[in-house]
Amino acid sequence: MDLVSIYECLCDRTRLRLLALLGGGPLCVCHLQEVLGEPQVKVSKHLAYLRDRGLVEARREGNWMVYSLPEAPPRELAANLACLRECTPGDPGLSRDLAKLSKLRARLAAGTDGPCGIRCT
Amino acid sequence: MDLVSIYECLCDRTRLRLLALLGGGPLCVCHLQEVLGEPQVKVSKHLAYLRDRGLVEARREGNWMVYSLPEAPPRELAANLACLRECTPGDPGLSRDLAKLSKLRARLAAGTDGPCGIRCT
DNA sequence: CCTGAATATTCCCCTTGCGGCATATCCAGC
DNA sequence: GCTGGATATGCCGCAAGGGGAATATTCAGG
Repeated sequence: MDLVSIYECLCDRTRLRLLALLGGGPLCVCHLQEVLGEPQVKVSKHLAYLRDRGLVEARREGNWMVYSLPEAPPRELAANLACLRECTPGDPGLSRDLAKLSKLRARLAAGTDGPCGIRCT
Repeated sequence: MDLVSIYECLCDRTRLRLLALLGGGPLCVCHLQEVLGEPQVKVSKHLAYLRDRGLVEARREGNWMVYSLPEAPPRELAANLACLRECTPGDPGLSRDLAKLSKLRARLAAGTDGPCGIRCT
């Protein structure tokens, strides 16, 4: 995988947020959308961008699409994802997203479900 | 320093090559230019881009400008530079540049100097 | 001060990327 | 097979970014 294309994926804030969220495990689009607070088309297009370049994988789960980081990423990608993970706590926006996500997960676990009924984790 | 702006710097091949070369120590523009084999204006503009965003530092050495990675980079930058360093051997273009650079250094050490007379290292 | 070498900057063209609206696709349930 | 919800795609306008040619700046040496 080309280093430049990895960085092209990382150099947009929305995509960075998506990747940081997926670092915690697979998520469906509606959950990503809820945490980001961005319009559906925006989220979907950035996910497509990442998918086309191999930064994320997608599987269909009934009516929903579940996105995740690749199972066996090439070295360069693994290194950069690890680096992003390391940098996430230092970025206010990204860590706020993570906090939002854990609240969402808590609500799901409590049965007070979110936008969709599936368990993404 | 903003993560996105770091990745914006990394997402161009020319800038990636510059940073990989500077990973081995300070270099003047003419040496960078010689190794990259790119026109002067291109090299200079990308260096300015990196300098404006704090990815490299510049000092004047008589008639020449010597560029280097920052002495005390913030955490996020340090992490990403380390990551780039780790990924460099896996990228054919970048490692070819490094090989070219060590040949240049050898020529300089032997006195058969390159485009300029200064010792950048 | 004038010159030449090294480097930076300006201007212009062209391509790419992002955002949004509208529309299409895909699937579960009836 | 129709409907509605979830997601993706096509098209458009716009702003940003890269490349190159020409020009400007800066400095050392005479």
